[in-house]
Amino acid sequence: MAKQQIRTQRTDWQRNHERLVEVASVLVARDGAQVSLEKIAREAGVGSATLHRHFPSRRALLEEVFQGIVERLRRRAGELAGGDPRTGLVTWLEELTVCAANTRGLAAWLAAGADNDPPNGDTCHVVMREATTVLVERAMSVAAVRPGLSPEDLLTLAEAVSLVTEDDPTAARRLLHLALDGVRP
Amino acid sequence: MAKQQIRTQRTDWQRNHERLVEVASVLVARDGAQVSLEKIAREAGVGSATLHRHFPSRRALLEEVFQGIVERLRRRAGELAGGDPRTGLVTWLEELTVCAANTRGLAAWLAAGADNDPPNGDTCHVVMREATTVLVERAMSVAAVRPGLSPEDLLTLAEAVSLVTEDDPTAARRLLHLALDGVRP
DNA sequence: AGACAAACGGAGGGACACCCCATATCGTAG
DNA sequence: CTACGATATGGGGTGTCCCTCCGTTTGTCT
Repeated sequence: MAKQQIRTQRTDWQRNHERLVEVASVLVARDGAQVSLEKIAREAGVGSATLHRHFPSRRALLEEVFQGIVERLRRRAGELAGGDPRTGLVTWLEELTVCAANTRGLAAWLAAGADNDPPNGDTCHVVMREATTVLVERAMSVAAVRPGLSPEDLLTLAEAVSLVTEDDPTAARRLLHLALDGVRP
Repeated sequence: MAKQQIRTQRTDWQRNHERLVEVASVLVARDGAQVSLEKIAREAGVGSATLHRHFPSRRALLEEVFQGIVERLRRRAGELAGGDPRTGLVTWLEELTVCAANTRGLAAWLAAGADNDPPNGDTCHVVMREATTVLVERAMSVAAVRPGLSPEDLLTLAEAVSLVTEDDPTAARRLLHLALDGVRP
């Protein structure tokens, strides 16, 4: 009975699940986050009903698609939090922005997590916010940034930049630095 | 024959055209730029074929929907260009950002005009860029902004902010000023 | 008023999201 | 190794949407 309580999925379920996420990653990267779900199912070799059973909404699918990338970013933030507090924050924002600008759909995904209506656990945006907060606090401790700076706002700004510069990492970096430096001489 | 060359539309054509734009404005403001075109046609009391005959694409419809607002903004930029060069640019960016954040779909619309594949005349983004350029040059002439500042980049940044703060003008203003001031003390 | 061009709208094709239920498959107990 | 029951599947059905064709209506000009 104790064995039953650990709900383990059937192997074909796991196989299909992984395959769907894998195929979705490729198609989202190629065609954007609005790809037809039926196309994903077809490409994965499963019926559309199966896709909908695994992922009740497009959100749920995208969540898993981007989960790996967000986790990698989170770890990167951890590394930077062990380095120079002066440069860590800027490096982090730059890498985050470029990554989001390069990964089709990710910027919109992160930004969408910002104004999340329901309390649906730790979204990717929340993960990013926590990572950013640590780096902002460290930068503040050596007075490398203005006091009172809101990590949330800063993250949203970086997300905004990557949202508007999708597929153009050069522009992403340029706009981010414009925002970080301000417009006054 | 000379009279024929001035292509004048039939009165019912004009009536339907105006009504469609009017209804579309309301529905886009309420439901976003992705509203069903059929819903717009239904609400306007015309068949969907008529809508497609008047507007060959969703772009074409949105172009007319936002045209009035963009024109109003352009005039406002003209006013500001006659005032204080030090404050004009900031006021302009602020009003632009708040307006775009308040007008559902406008931010995405302006941003979409930035990387426009085909040479489709003067889009709204181009109109905004010209308005911004004048104010940036005036601000530069009194050294109120860093030399070398790109009006295009600055406009894109404002669009990015309004894109990510849709329906939240307070946040829009806050993020814009964050970007204008920079993060360093 | 009558004729002709201009504009209309219903209907239908193709694509999509999502759901129902008969069927197939997996894991296990005997 | 086999048979059984729970689990998972997928074809097909519904409703919506975009877009187009074509027979019909409406405006305009003489």
